Amino acid sequence: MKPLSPESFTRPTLEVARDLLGVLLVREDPEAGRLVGRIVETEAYRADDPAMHGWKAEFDEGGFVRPVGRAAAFFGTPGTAYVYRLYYTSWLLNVVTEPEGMAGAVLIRAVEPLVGEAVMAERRPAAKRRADLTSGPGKLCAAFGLDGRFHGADLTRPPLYFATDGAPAPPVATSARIGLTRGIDLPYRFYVPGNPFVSPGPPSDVRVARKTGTGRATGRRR
DNA sequence: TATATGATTGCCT
DNA sequence: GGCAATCATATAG
Repeated sequence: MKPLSPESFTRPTLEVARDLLGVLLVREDPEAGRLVGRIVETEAYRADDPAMHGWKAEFDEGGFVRPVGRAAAFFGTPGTAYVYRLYYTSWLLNVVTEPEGMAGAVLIRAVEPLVGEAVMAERRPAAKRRADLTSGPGKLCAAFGLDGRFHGADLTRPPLYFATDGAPAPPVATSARIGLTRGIDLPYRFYVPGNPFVSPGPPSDVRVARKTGTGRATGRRR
């Protein structure tokens, strides 16, 4: 098992998002021991992206505005963590991408448990099936015990890092992202088709198409 | 300062 | 499939 280098993240966000499929997420937990999951679903977020946090402030007034607030993390060192809380129950884990000074991040949406599954199950009391353990961005953070303390952490070294194990690259499918209300047409979601741990929600363009009856949903799934 | 809302989850019918 | 939970951040006044 080999940790990914910082250079792995100093690349275009879409490439990083796609290449992270099949990669291991490793957590050395002082209390629970080692937890490992294989990444099966990611999403990319970029500077020219209406779904990007703080994008509006960044491009305000027609000139370059210094990034502020939580959005500043997107411009930071590639390979560091951007962790934030959505609503009041869920933490989401992102990796910062692109060279320092450029905005970009990849959201880790789902992993397949490999090591420490008993601990994950303990931390996910609401999970009724095995697939519920880590089949969503908030779920996997709960299973791995991740929260705001990891915001800004270096993800190229313990206690939380990415690693390769020499397994062959999995098949990759793309779709619109899930759950967004802006930027829903961009095909920035990558997943391993058929894997039971891929999160269950429909891509956001399908969701909106059904709601508005435009019939715009095309067969992007699979 | 005040109000609207979201990169979700889980429990309800 | 609908809907509530009730926090941080963004945006308006």
